[in-house]
Amino acid sequence: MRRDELLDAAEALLQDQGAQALTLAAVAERAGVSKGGLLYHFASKEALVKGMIERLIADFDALIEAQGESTYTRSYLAATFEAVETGRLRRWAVVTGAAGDPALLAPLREAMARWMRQGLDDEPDPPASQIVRLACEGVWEVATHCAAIIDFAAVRARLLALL
Amino acid sequence: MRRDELLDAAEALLQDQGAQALTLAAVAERAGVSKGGLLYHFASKEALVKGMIERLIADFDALIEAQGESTYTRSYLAATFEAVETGRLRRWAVVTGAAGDPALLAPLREAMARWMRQGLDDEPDPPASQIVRLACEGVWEVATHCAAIIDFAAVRARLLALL
DNA sequence: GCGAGTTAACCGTCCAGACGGTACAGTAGG
DNA sequence: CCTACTGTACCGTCTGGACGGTTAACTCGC
Repeated sequence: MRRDELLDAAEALLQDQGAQALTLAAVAERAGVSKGGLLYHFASKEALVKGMIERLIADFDALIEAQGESTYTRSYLAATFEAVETGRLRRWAVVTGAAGDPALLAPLREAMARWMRQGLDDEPDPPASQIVRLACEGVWEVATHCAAIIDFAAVRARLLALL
Repeated sequence: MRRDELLDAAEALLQDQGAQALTLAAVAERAGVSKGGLLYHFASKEALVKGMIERLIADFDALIEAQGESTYTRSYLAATFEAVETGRLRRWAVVTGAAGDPALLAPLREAMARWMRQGLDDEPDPPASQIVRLACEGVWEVATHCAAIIDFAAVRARLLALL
């Protein structure tokens, strides 16, 4: 679908040129589309950013689901490392793009609340699970800024040991 | 110093209205200063944002130093919770403000590398320390988006237990 | 099977407004 | 006289968005 290519272009642009490079003209050019064509799919810049956020959340939820681990925390852990190591799901880019208007981040706040709480009380050691999930957030955060710092395999093994 | 008040105003503006509200005119008005007055201290918007980043890093480094715990990780942990719980050091706001131009985030990347690595190998259990530091990042990240999710005291106790 | 009508997908141009930044004259305090 | 501003006027650029085409595929009556 063409819509997804436009979102890809916007993400890529954010990733390597930052938020102020995210203009309708630049996104259109990067996607090989005219500005009018872009506006056909997304009626406004706000709609474009909203689309990025929604896709990010949906994709990550799907990635968690696809892991099929025994607990939500284990799936969340696996999904985080897959997302970070493959470089798909450029959360940092998407989020900074949306940070211009805090209201656009509301869905992400909601999703984050879910990611931190879902199934937590049904797990063997809830506090440990919470620590692991928080560390996953940290991994994502640190990895997007300077990936070289972390030894993914080691951290992952240690986090699994905590559960 | 008036310079700090201008940085405060810029931070506050970012915090509750987002990055696109960070205009020279708006910062000046919030600080009770004319636009000319703002430009007297910061020759350009870029200089303003750079100032915010540098102050954030310096303040957090000072906060870590001030904890005087037995290891860097312990101090880092204590500093993180102090920063998050008191609401001082609005990192999220500062960072999103700077995310317009990725180059401005370079000092932060550098600082983050330091925060994740410094003294790590001298500590009793380096992998555990790394997990704790990553979880601190997660706490900061999650807390700034939706503080209600986390029971700070419980998480903190558990992280200390890991060390 | 063909012309007419419809719709989806897109193009290229234009414009009003916002924003960063400049210039400059003035001024209150020390 | 200097520092630290204030206030106003202004400029050039960029940007979001509106708008009026255009093309191509598809549908449907006849």
